[in-house]
Order: sequence, then C-alpha cells, then structure tokens
Amino acid sequence: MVRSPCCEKMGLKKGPWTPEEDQILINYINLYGHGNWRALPKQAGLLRCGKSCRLRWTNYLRPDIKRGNFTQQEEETIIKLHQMLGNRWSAIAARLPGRTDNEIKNVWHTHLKKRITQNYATPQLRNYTAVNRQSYGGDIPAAAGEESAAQSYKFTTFHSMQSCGSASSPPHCSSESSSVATAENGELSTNNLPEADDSFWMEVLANDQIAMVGSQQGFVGEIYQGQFGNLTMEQPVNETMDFWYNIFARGGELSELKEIL
DNA sequence: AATTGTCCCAACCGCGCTCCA
DNA sequence: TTGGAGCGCGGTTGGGACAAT
Repeated sequence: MVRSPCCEKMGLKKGPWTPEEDQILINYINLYGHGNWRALPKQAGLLRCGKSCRLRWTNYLRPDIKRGNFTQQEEETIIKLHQMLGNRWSAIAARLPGRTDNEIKNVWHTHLKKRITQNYATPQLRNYTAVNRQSYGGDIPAAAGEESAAQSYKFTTFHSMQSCGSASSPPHCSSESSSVATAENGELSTNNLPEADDSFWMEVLANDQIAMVGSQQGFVGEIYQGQFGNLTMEQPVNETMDFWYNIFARGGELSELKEIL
C-alpha cells in the first residue's frame, strides 16, 4: 500500500494550532460536519492535513471535551480500566465522558503509572491493594453502543486444576499449593503475593489448563481452593499480570470479579 | 537574574484495520 | 480477490512552563 505523503512534503503546516485555525475548523465542522477528513482542510481553507484536523478536533476542539484536571474518581476509574483493558486508551476514554484517549494516555504516563509502579514495590504493594480494595467497589460505566468490556473477555475453566492433588496431577501440581497462608478471614494475605514472572503468566494464559511454576504454586492453589472459582482470562500477559495481582491481592470474591468485569 | 533540569501535554508518526471499487 | 483510500489507535516527541540551583 502506498502511503500518502506527510504534511510537510505536501507543503502543509505542522505544529501548534493558532486560534484562527481553530476557529476556521470549528466553523467548518459546525456547518458541514466532518464526513471526509482528508478533503476537509482543503474545503475549509486550512493548510493542514486531514489527520492533523481530525486530531485537533477530537482531542481539543470538540464541544463535549471536559477541560481541567482529572478528579480522583476519574483517576481511579482509569486505573481500574487500565488493569482490565491495558493500553487500550480509546476503550478507556469511551468510559470517561468528555475525556480523550490522548488525555488519558498522558495522565497515565505522567501520574498514574508512577503511582502504580511505586505501590507495586513491596512493601508499598500492600498500601496499593488496600486502596484498590475500596476503589474497586464502584461501577465502571459502559460505553454507549459498545460491547462491554466484560463481554470482550473469555472465561475458561482451569480443568487441570481440578486434578491437582489427584493421581493424575500434572507435575506442577503440588500439595505445597496450600502453603501460601491465608488470613484468618480466609482472604489471601498480601504478604504472600507471588513473585510472578512473564513465563508464569504465559502459562496461565496459554491454555485452559493451569501450569504452576515454582513459587507460584501457592498462588494458583488458592485460586483452585475457591477464592475465585476456576477462572482465567484470555488477554496479553502484562495486562493479566496486573489484573491478577490486583484481584488476587485483594482477596476478591468471584461475584465481585464478575461485577467488575 | 541566568542557567539547568524536570514535568507535562499537544501534536506528530507510523502501523493496522475496514471499506469499497 | 486485490489494493488503494481513509481512518483510528497507541507510541513517541518537541517544546513550553515551571522549579531548582
């Protein structure tokens, strides 16, 4: 496929938009809409490429854009959605009315990512999970007309987990799986969070069978023992790692998990 | 007051997807 | 079925604003 030349090569303007350009774009879209972004700048009399116009409109000029700082609730929603959806900024933005994917991406990289990273590092992890135990209680608004995030996940059963402890147990099953202590109330203690690496999560995701690796035995064992039912999710490794860390560290219930999703 | 460093965000880049002729 | 056109997405960057020295 032959790509169209970039703006610069076509002699079009790049860089920050002037108020005059903004006004031209707003006036044109208010009058004619934006059916064809490629043709729009020429018809509107702008020395910009269509792509630049679309970006300016969707990220800044749209009348329904909410300006200003993100509220704490919005930030918590972003954190929650990011754990579920990963870097799917547009999907996250669809659940935050008035916020753009670009804006959310920026706030994630400048604020939220650092916060999460710091809190994942033990012992701060406990603080993070404690915070999220509260914040996860809220509703996640579904995007209008869009398949819910929940529907985009496919749940499968850990068949092999059922066989752990039996004569046919896979090699990775071990009676040590119960060695991870739970709190007296039955919740998993965050003191016992596993040191999970990518290979572990790859195993979790690869099949509808669970494989346990070394120190992860306890972690998986707890799932098998009914903390969450026998559930896993098909999604990229990194997202799942975050997801499981969060859900599991909070000692969540299956019903809660379903509600979140 | 001048310089340097850091943060933040608007805008750009390039890839991949969908649509359509 | 193929390939061009258009669009949307996520990653990256340039440069202004502000803080620290």
